[in-house]
Amino acid sequence: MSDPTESGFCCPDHSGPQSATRILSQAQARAARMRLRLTPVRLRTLEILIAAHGALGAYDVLEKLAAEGYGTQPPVAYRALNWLVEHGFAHRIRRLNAFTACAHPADDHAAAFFICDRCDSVTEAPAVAVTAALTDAAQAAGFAMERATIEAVGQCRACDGAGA
Amino acid sequence: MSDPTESGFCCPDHSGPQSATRILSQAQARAARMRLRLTPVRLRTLEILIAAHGALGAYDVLEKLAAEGYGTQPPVAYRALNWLVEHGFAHRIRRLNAFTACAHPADDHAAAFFICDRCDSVTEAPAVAVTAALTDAAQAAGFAMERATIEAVGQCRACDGAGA
DNA sequence: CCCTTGACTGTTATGTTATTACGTTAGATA
DNA sequence: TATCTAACGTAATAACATAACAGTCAAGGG
Ligand SMILES: [Zn+2]
Ligand SMILES: [Zn+2]
Ligand SMILES: [Zn+2]
Ligand SMILES: [Zn+2]
Repeated sequence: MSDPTESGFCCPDHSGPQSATRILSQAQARAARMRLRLTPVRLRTLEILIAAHGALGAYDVLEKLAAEGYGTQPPVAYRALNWLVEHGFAHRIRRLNAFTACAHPADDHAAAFFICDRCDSVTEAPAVAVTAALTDAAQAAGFAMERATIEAVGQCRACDGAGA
Repeated sequence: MSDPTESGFCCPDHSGPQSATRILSQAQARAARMRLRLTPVRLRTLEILIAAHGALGAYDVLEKLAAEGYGTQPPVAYRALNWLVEHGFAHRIRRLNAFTACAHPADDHAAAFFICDRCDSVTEAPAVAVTAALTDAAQAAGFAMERATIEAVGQCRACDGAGA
């Protein structure tokens, strides 16, 4: 009932196979445009993240990769995941020690993440205004900000009110 | 040269023994006011965090506690640290897997953290505006936000321009 | 006064997440 | 073809975190 992979309500951007295809093709277009090598392991890792909906731990990804004949050791997963994050195909969710596919790999963007503490769904949202406010705060503190992690915990639309 | 414990420039709020004392007495006042038991291990842990300036990992704290005759095993440090975080005496810095003393334990507050990637200093800043923007974004997404993690990486005032 | 209760501290053992180091492979370059 | 380099693979280990359980002690009711 509160499993986001079944409800389809976890987030508007990851709501079905149609969307998965869209994300993947945006990602491939981005890779081509930027001359980035989306190799088999990297591509497969990205597909796994997209299919997972919520965030996956590195060892979850590794397990799937290993089952498909890729390497069996942690660096295999961490290298692919870190590469995807560095190049804008995925995001790292620090509160969960996990990774999630970027919902909008077409363009560079500042994102915030909403993490449901009931169903563990993770929703990516544009965070232009939040980042602007944070940039102001940084300047006031004399800090040269480069990038930020913005994660919120609470209840997603599906779980709020439903569970209790 | 870029060691924040020596420069005194890492952040305006943690800039010396005077400030350490202020933070500690604010914390003790808070504990008294809220009837919270700031026991010896907890107090000592807080003092260690305050003295450290930047963020400390749980095992760094544990090492110091153990050297002073407290328990030697991870749960000793994690319990004290988690208690301090839960009750507003410290914050967890997820990007660093570390903990830092709250600079303003007198009042409840939304905070953002600026992490210097040169000297590893961590500065706590008020984040009312940032949190407001994030709350707006959450509402737009139909998400019932409870709390947030806001961490930025970049260069602190002391390191920016200095190093390179 | 004695017993129960619950918060706190401690230990052992284990689980989870992440990196270092190094050898091999395969495509690009000259 | 010889060389170079990014990518991939493995083994080993480091770093971070929790589960489960035992002993201590102060507060409160019989
Ligand atoms: Zn994204
Ligand atoms: Zn939910
Ligand atoms: Zn604080
Ligand atoms: Zn610095």
